[in-house]
Amino acid sequence: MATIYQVSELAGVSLATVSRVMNNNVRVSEATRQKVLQAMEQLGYRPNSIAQSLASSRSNSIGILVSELHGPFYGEMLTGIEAEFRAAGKHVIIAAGHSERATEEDGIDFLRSRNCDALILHVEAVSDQFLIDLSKKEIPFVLLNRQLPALADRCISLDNELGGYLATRYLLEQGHRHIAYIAGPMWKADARDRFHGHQRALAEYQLTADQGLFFEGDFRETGGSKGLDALLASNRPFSAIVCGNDEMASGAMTAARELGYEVPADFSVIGFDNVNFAYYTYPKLSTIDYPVSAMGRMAARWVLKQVYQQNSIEVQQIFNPHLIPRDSVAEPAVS
Amino acid sequence: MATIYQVSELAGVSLATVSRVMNNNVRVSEATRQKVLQAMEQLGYRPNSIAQSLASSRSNSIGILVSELHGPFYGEMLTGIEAEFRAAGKHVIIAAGHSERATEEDGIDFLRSRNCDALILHVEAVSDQFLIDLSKKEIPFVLLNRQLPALADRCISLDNELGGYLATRYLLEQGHRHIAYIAGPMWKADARDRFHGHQRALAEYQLTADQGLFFEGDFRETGGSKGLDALLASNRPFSAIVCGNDEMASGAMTAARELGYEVPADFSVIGFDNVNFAYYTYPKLSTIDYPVSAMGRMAARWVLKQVYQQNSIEVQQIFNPHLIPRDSVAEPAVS
DNA sequence: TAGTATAATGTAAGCGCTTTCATTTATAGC
DNA sequence: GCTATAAATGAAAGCGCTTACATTATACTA
Repeated sequence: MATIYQVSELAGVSLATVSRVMNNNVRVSEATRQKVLQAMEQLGYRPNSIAQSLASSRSNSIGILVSELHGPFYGEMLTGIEAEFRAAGKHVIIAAGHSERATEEDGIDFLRSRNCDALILHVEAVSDQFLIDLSKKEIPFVLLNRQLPALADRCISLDNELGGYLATRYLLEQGHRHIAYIAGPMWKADARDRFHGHQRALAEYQLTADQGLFFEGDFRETGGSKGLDALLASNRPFSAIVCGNDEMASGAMTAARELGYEVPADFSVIGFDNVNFAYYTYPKLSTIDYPVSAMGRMAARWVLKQVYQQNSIEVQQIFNPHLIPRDSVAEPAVS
Repeated sequence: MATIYQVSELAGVSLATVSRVMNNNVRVSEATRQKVLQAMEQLGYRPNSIAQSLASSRSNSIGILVSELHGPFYGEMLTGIEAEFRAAGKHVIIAAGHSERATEEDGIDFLRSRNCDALILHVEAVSDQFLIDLSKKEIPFVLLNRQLPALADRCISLDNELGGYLATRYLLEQGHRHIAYIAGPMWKADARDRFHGHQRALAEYQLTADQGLFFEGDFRETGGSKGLDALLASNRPFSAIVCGNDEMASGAMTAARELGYEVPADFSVIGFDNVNFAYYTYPKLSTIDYPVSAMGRMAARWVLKQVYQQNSIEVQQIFNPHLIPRDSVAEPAVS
């Protein structure tokens, strides 16, 4: 592999000059620039990014910590992030946190030790205090899907409360009055916020959430099926179920079908996230869209702006969910 | 940030000794090791991985190029890869190739410029010759899901032909004799291999593929729905459809339902890949399992073995698919 | 006890760049 | 044609580590 030194020799200039044409901001006369470029070409020279990083103390790499690498949600997120950085010539180092405190802290540590210029964090289990402490260290980071007042300027998140509100209001508008709720793990802020939105919508109709029609699931398919069982076992009437996410909605629908119920004829179901498979379920799942890819992109742009000084970039921090009506919600049967 | 120099000073030893305790293979007396460890602790020292890389010409990073970062398939793959490397203290740099030649070549270039120690490539559009040329360069790489005789020792792939065979044999065993086929893009080797397996199974029953019941799709949902339309338009009777992958199978099933057909009552459908959403379709999709996560892991282990000399690791290069019977295949209606 | 093998540690030369500062060369003003 | 100023280039000191080689301390042998 050719080094900068060989290029400089061949071009008959100094190392510094070669370096300058590489980082083409400094002024070099057009003639020498051409000489150097040609020498590079001739040698098939590729700069050694490690050496560049060491000398410039810029690694041009950004650490991404997400809960999982698979699953419909994170894939979209990563796609958005990668596309944005790739275009900017930065690269992305990825680690998984698996929604566990230790693993998440470990992942952050791992990424830090990799000399990332910045971090994009989608963490769920780590404490607020940990993040506040981290913010005092030298490494910049942005938080995805987490609202933290003390770090408001580095949060990019969805208005989950609004999403929860929209889902339930839609059901109410369709005429539903007995609405069950299968929540995500209530220790997660997004699960709580969605539920609060639900309550607000109910309140507008002078209703309150029925404790007997509430089930705390796990954001996974089994949570949905267990939730449905619990709801049915409660013996309280309901004509619709709001689910904390699409996975649980799918689980609930599958369980319902296996028990002989028809969605939406017997009861409506609405999900949250609009992950790709929501379209493949039967019936197609009505849900709340979570613009996760756009949010990933935005996190990347935050980094570009704050860390790499690309000041012209505009950053949007709060995103709004919106309703995607499909086939799993209908008006309640007149009973 | 503390440097190795400060550690050495505090511990009262030389740089070399500190470096030795970090790479704890060389012999250092237990006493000094403790002194150094303590100094590190006290200073909160973290080695600068960039400097380590430059000095050792090992970046401890592995470049991964996949077609997409989202989608059920790649997510699983990445999960397997990341888990394996993370445990080994290596990190993963990810890029997307989008199944286009230029983007794939570009991605490889990008990863190479990042000084990866090795590459894991899931490329579809790049030519065999390109890969053969690449293999002559200094950077080691392993190919996922691609069979290339000239580079056989660096291919980790699924026996797609066998998968295609299993799918069709299953249908035949159920009694189907008029079997349609919705293929992936036939320029892709896996799509072709699966179809060849299909033909082999048919041959065992003294049948041949009916050209009128063949449709070349795009491995995406729309390919499946278009395929179904085309099959129906051909006016040839069929009682089952083999689909090149699950996405197309889902598309075909959705289209069928919208046209008033029932799966599997009117005809059976079988997919390929066993992606996560195959479980969420209605009816649940019978399919061929593609152990993609395990294969991702194996690619990582190949690298660990070949590049990082972890010789005790065993590597399996060919994986076998197997049948996952669910609800979308039944015996043909007696007509 | 000297002599030798071996273990422990130190010295210093890089790895391939960036960047500050000094120097040389070109441009302009009079 | 000479000086003042700006533009282009070069010299060299790191960036924070690893590692070959040299040196010193320790253990063992006869």
